[in-house]
Amino acid sequence: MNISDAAKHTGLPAKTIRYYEEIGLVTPPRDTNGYRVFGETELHKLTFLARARALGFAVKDCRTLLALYEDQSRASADVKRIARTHLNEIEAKIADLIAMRDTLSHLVQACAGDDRPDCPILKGIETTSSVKA
Amino acid sequence: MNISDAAKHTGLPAKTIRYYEEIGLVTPPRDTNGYRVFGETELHKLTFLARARALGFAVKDCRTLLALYEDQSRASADVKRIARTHLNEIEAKIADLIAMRDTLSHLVQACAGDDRPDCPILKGIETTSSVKA
DNA sequence: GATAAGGGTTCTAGTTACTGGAAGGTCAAG
DNA sequence: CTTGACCTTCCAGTAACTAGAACCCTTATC
Repeated sequence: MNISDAAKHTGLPAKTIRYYEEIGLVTPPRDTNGYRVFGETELHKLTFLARARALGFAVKDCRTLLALYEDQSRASADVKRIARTHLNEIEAKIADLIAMRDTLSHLVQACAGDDRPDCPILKGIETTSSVKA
Repeated sequence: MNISDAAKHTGLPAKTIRYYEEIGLVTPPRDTNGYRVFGETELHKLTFLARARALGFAVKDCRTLLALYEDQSRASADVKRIARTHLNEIEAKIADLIAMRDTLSHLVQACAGDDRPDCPILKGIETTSSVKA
């Protein structure tokens, strides 16, 4: 299977797959013509990567998770620790974004949005005290 | 006022202030010794920038907002449009993150997290269908 | 006057995770 | 034999800083 088919199967752009090879996440063998050849193993890895990334894991974490995924003697605690840490980061981001959204939606609602210069949004930005932790 | 005092007043790191000058967001004059001098105007701009950034606006948007902020003949509609677009992006990000959180928290809960290799998280990543839009 | 601490300055390079584009080799069809 | 769709590599750019090196300025102290 060539790279564009692997892309179709995994949902990852071909560029991204090449990039993943470059940083050592996958290592597809090459055909005599130099083309990358993707078999079951590499496809599984790529799919795993695509899904882990979709869950928001950093590439660095994906590398670790992939190693654990392939390590039959892993401890599930190792996986769980990474996942929980990531989960906490997600929660924190959500909280940040919700604070932003609340502040901003109030400002937007207060703004007439016409051709006059008076603007509660700009005034709000001037005076908003810390939104972020 | 020198840069470190400006940093204290605005909450921005000095490095960031220099960066903002480099990209033309502020233009503090220089003292005879070459030091940047921050007066009222630049301080206001920096504070405005810090708060707009804290609300999650991209630097590009901050540039526009700052121009509108300084333009006494602006139309509030212009500001509102930018803010609403940004608000939509925030909402979308929140939705994405919540989907991730939900999936991930289920997986984490299902994982024993002990020294055995059996791991619902890895299994989940293997089989999770699209989390992201 | 020498020196040391604590400012300030510039410049380069690194970060994250790709993405776009150019230049050029390969392959199957007509 | 040419055309078009693949594939390859390599270089540069993105966002918004951040780290660090090398060096200048100021002030205080000895």
